[in-house]
Amino acid sequence: MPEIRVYNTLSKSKELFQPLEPPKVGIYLCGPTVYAESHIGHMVGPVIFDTIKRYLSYSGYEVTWVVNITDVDDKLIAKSRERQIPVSQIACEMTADYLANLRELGVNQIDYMPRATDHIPEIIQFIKDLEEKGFAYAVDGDVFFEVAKDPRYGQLSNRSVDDQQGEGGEAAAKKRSHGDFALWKQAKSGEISWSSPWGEGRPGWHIECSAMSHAILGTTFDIHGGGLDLMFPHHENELAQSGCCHAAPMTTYWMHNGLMRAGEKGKVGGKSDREQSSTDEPASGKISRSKGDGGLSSVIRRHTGERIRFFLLRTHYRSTIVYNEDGLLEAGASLEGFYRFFDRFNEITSEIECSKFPGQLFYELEVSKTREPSDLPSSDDPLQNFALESRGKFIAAMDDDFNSGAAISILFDLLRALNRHIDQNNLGPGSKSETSEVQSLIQATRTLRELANVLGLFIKPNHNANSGDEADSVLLDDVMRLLIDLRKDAREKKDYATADVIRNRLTDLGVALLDKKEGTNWERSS
RNA sequence: GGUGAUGUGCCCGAGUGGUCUAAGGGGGCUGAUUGCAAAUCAGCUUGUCAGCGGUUCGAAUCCGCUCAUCACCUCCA
Repeated sequence: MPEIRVYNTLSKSKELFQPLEPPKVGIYLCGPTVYAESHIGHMVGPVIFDTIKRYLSYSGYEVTWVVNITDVDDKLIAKSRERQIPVSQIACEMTADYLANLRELGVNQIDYMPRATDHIPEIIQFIKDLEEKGFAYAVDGDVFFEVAKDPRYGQLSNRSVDDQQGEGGEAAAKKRSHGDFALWKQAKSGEISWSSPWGEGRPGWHIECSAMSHAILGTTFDIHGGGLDLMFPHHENELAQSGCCHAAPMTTYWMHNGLMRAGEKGKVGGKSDREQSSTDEPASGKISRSKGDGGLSSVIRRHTGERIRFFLLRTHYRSTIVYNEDGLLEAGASLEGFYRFFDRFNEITSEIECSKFPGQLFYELEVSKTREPSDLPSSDDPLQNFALESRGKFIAAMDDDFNSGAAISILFDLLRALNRHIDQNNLGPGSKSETSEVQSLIQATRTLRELANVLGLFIKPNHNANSGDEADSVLLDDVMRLLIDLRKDAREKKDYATADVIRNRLTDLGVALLDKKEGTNWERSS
């Protein structure tokens, strides 16, 4: 098995990744509370762990990845009052929004998405076990976890029990200690509730994850992930509950992704409340729905899911990512180079003179699904050697705590080598596919696609996602060919005035023309 | 107040003891190419790694202090 190192928040160090039962790997990621539309910050964890699962699978592991949905809690109840509709309806709507966003960003590796309300019996059983073992106590209708009974409480977030501040409100009076937290909450009248040994009520937030991860992944599983903001109290509490209940560690590796922050020009969605100073104070700080952020789907429409995914993966997962429009535009600019190459590649390898679907052939390339080298050509072909070397560097970067940023830089190196190869060998639509230069190009491009796919990039053509349906895009392409032909005639007659009018007007419309020796192509430029 | 994170060139950002006279991207500039552009390729642009002190044969990388920014300690991916 390959040597992969992961940073464990519990030990605060990188450790060799050793699954409990190789090749099986269980991953649990804390998902959203579905009371409002997701914002871009919610996508960090899913994109990272989607990539981690892809990489672990690529490395030969059989990964089971669970992301939970919290579909009952205080905020949902409040929202349901406000909108005068049932909690379940809000949860349903917002889950659909979340899933749509995941799909756009290419997050499709999740195996189970359990909902808290589907696991009430397991949750109740879990609380009963804790109560029987003396770690929990009931106080008329509420059940609390008694922090003092767990001597190791605070190990994850490194806080002593004295540092804990409890929730205020009426619950505080019932607790034995201010650090104790609710496992079961008594229902107030009219609230959504389930019957339990302690009366009508609903589960506390932390116990849901303990119960569901246990139900699906077992007592101890390999990786537990989530945002850094969940480390305390959520994960600390999960750790305590599960550890105390089963007398075994909940998970081997705790992985936390960095949080996203809105930068100076960050317009994440209207900043609604407080301190909207009259001066044009730049909106910055943590992105959160309580500040009115959300509406990720509009960001996706503006930028495409792939661009957002790339933007997230460019930075190491444990770093803070500063989100702003400029960053996304920059990510888009760097992706363009790849997309243009795909078109170039297509022209060379395509038998058809002018393909209506640029880049298509790239997306049809068969690639290796495992990191085990299928064949080691060790040829004297410099491009092949470069590709092989890049592959090695890419794997080394990902082995080192999933360093996707460094891995992406390898992709750029490969891209440049491929373009250089085309330039130097004068490859174009006329090139014979049997020639060693073209075969070499195809082989090395296959490596590029293989590595990008591990990151969940360039899997299917979606960079033109904002174009219309297929019939329209065929028509558009035909019309563009017409204009390109007209301009070509003008240029051949050295009527540059006409040629430039065509090009400039198209530029104004957001269409760029790409003249090459072999002919002219076009792309959307904004 | 407590806990944790961060500070690398114009910007984003990788790098956690020697291979770092510091990856990659964006921007800008120059050359090749082009009717001119764009695209592509080549090159340049710019840093001794927040500051000070220490450990070490050797530090961006370890330790201490100072400064700054951010987050968590109430719900949050």
